[in-house]
Amino acid sequence: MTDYAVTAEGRDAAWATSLRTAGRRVTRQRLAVLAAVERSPHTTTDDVAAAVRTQLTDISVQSVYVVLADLTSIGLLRRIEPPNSPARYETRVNDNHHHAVCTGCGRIEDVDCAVGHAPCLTPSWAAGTQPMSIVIADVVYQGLCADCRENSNTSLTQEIHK
Amino acid sequence: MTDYAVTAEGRDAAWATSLRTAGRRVTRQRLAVLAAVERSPHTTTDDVAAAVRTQLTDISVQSVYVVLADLTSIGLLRRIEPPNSPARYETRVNDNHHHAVCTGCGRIEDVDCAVGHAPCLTPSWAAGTQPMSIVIADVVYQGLCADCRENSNTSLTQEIHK
DNA sequence: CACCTATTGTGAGTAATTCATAATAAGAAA
DNA sequence: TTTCTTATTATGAATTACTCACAATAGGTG
Repeated sequence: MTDYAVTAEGRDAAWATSLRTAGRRVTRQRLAVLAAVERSPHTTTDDVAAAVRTQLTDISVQSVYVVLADLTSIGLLRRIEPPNSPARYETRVNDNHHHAVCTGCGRIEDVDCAVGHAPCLTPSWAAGTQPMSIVIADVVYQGLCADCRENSNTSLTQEIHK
Repeated sequence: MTDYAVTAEGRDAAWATSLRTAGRRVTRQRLAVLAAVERSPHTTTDDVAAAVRTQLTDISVQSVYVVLADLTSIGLLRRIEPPNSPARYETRVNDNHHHAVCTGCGRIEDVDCAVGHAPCLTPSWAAGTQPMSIVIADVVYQGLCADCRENSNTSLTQEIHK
């Protein structure tokens, strides 16, 4: 709860507390996955597995899938699904930020909510539809980053990132 | 261009014109796919294939994939990728509308842009990041529709739709 | 009508993810 | 500290969503 998680040990302790609060056991795998996602945000499952294997050499990709899904379900991770990309994860949760994806190179950057909290959660409904009670508003911006814009100017037209 | 597409023949003629304008041949498969998506918006590839097969009994799912991708690339269809769901398609293009997904039943509804056109395309960038030139802003709202809200009140806690 | 080539059909292949079940280990209890 | 219970992880197979290569077909131009 308090923000004493400046050292690696402090982060681990904070995560352990969060895990126990959510009724989860504290395992090396979970802590390693959390640390890997914290180190490099917007990483894919494969990237996380590779990073975790530097510490826990035998962890399987399937276990990473299970851990990522579980940590997401208890709110310690946030899962994003960019277009034309496998799912990605980040430790920055509960702050209503969004993402920009470069259609040239696939780079993903965080974007704060452009219009504040409220408008994002109050869509205008078409006539005749039953309003839903909105919990999340995910905004995915797509465009060209500075590097790719420069490259496309000098050479060819932009390609869709795969 | 003009909006004379009120009858099935009129729609077909309008689509044929759009296809030719995009340098594409007019085929029964393409028209059938467009008609299927028009009839039921937000359908998956499998649903489209099933609908098309009522007319063109021998069309393969792979061909539907190819046709959907191609029609999307020339702007006749819009592809959306809701969380925890295969890609879906709709004929409503070029109007900057967004989508709301019910986490209970998976239902998808159209939502007009809450804050007008401009703010959606002007995210606020974090300090130190190179701004991208934004082309698209896709907003996906998640929440509970009226039906699911009622069910979750009377019985159990909400489940994630799969 | 014939030809050229875009489009479709067919089958195999791949990436991302899930499932079933056995082995392991976290944490409570003794 | 040790034991016990069961959540968690490991392993391997299976599934879903989608793509690719290439042969067959059919628009549409001349």
